[in-house]
Amino acid sequence: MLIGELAERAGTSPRTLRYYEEHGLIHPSRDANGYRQYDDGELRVVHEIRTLLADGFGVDDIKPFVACLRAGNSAGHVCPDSAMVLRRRLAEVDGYLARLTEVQQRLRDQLKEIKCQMTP
DNA sequence: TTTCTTACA
DNA sequence: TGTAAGAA
Repeated sequence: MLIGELAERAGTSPRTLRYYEEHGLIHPSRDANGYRQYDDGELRVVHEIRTLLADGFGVDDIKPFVACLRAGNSAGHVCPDSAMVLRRRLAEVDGYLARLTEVQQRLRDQLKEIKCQMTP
């Protein structure tokens, strides 16, 4: 299929698909006219890329997932390389969450303090 | 009409 | 990532 069809089926834009290609995430073949040609399997790959991107993974972190999927696995996260990236990302998210919790507590304390002053 | 590349207020 | 321009 051509880039337009894949983009539509994957819920993205041709621009985004070309961006993934620039970063080595996908490598479509070319027709005689130079048009990119994608096989049906790329739809799953693109979906994998999109969800990973949405989860905050960087383009480089996504590569092992794509490779895992291309290797014939049912999911991109079942390979060792993917697991490694997964752990790192989880640690990152845990860190963000911890920091957010601190901010949340501080804001609550400050608000509580203000309310006390407003109610003599 | 669709895609391609390149470039950008 | 969007959008624009000029070519195929």
